[in-house]
Amino acid sequence: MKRYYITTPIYYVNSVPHIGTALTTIVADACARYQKRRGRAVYFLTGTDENAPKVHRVAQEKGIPTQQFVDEMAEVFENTWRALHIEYDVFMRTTEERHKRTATEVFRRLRQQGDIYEGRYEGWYCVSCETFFALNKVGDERTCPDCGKPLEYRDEPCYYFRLSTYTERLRDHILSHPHFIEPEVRRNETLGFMAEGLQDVAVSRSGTDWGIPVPDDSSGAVIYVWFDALLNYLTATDWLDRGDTYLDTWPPDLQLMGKDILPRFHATIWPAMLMALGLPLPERLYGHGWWIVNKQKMSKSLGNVYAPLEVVQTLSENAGCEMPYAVDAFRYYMLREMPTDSDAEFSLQGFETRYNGDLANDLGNLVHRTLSMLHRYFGGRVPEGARIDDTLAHLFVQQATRTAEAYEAVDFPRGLSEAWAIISAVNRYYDEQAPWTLHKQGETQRAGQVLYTGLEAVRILSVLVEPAMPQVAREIARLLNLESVPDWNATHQVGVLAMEHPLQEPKPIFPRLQAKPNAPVVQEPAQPQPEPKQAPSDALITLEQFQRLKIRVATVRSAEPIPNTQKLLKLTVDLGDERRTIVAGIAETYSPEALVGRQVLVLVNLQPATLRGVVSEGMLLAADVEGKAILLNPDQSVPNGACVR
RNA sequence: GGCGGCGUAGCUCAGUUGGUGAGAGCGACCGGCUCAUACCCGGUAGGUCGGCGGUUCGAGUCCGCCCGCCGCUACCA
Repeated sequence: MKRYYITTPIYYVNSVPHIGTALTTIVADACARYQKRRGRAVYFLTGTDENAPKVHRVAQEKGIPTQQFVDEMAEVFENTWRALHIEYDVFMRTTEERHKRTATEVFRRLRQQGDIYEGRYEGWYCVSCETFFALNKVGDERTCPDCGKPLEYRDEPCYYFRLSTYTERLRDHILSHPHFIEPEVRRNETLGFMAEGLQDVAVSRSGTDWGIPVPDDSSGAVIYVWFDALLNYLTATDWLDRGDTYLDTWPPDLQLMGKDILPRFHATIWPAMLMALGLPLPERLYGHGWWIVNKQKMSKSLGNVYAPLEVVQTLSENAGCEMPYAVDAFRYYMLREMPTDSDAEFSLQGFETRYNGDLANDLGNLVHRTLSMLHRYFGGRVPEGARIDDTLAHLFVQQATRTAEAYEAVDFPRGLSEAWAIISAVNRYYDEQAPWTLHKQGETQRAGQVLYTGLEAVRILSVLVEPAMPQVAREIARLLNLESVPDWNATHQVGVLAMEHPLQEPKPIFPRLQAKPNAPVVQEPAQPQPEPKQAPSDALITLEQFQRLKIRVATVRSAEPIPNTQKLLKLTVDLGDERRTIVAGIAETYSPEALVGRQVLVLVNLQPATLRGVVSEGMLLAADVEGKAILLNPDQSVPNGACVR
């Protein structure tokens, strides 16, 4: 039988785990645990991405041998995940020999069959992002449009992966497999991204000796880190060495990740690579949203990055909650508020609210009050002759089913709230039946039935809660004197716990946080300074600002349309002391012939932009009349190069 | 500019294929209970469902336009 194969991305080792990476990993773990409880064999992969040149640089800056650095960082990740009760089967490190062999072999095969070809790359490159950028994106500061760091100019031979040829097949696959990319927003986004065809991607890098060498290449190039990283999913199945038996694991049933790496990488390059290899594609790719803090992205520079274990530690201390349960509380919060379609707000206050409300008051208190009464009234044993209430039993089974459906759909916010419906139903039931009054009035039989019904709810809850809170589930099972948390089948049955079955003495699992409402016990980090708003476009500017614009008169010497464009003309203009090429979007108003010899006004100190492959070294001034550009020119003929002021 | 999405009670958000008087949680207020971790249960919030117009017997739910915000993308100049 095929194993249920679930993956997280491998994480960059140049930063420590934060609540974003924790989210992906916890969601994956919850999915894995759910599948296990359903009785499936599960293979759960996570790991670290260690071959990036950036990693090498960071290590050098720290003065540590790179291998030692990645070893240490990988350990930090493993320790963090273990502390968060992540039960992975494989921790893949891309510096492992078997991974290097896989990546090398794939590269070689694709090159042999022509899916990888030799070309050349010339342009700006961000080492930090491992990405090339077109000239018109980089600005005159030559900084990375994504991370803002300085770019390097590269001009080098380079291998390309023929991604473009897979556009159609990929689109067909996405269209015919509605659940291939989830949630739907991401699917639409990917289709939009692909709409005008995919570009071949550079899959090698030069100028570094850290990484997996390109096979059969003497230039010293290494395989592009994303190309290698994606293949870790394949390495983990031992595809290279196992003949066809790797199919007991391959393809992945669920690949989880943040929304940022879905459209460009996992939903395009990755499946195209697999198509090229003739391998089955993953069943589902799921890209969740991001945590935002105070309405802003988490970032080191804003200082609003949370470390999961610190958050847990603080809660544990403030609430007096034992660490394993504080960890589970954190997992619960991550999953209950998990961003699915869009981003969601993370806050310590939100965490505390969930902790007190959902965990201490609802779940914890229900377990505690149920067991307390059973101890007080029935000597800590399942009451003799107790029968479960049919109405409630029906509800339990129904909610368990709904919870399962939501978990299956990676919708933990919904799944957990379906489970919590059981808790509020039992609290209401206790209120109506008042077993304490029944007991007082000597109606022992009735009281026993009511509490038995509640106890069965607790038993079922231990199962429903286990994917999110494994240690809490174990503790509940222990209180019920069960050897382990039951599997999911136990949620379809009621009346399972036998008469006279002994129960443990309860102790609150989640001690209530004692604090004034709205006054978080945990100190929020200092509010990051809001980004200065850009001045509105109608604000007044100074003369000095205006004088920074260098506008000069020029004569058009030549003009030709740029093929396959509607509006663009390529012009050569004469500024007296120099000639420049300018791309202008005026073809709808002017024919090339009408322009030659004409004088125009040119903004000459605008940063160059590449439009349709042509570098434009300035901008023509024109009046905008209902979208049509009407050129401006001097009142009388003036020398070329004359300045406008 | 194009594509996609969002804008629903103080806050965070649910609201399948259009149809009983528009919902949940949190917070607030009032009441009840006392087994329980000052917990739980019930009630109260009179919200132009971003704005305008349209289709319809009937629209947060469909169509058009507009405003605001976000993401992606582009032949923005």
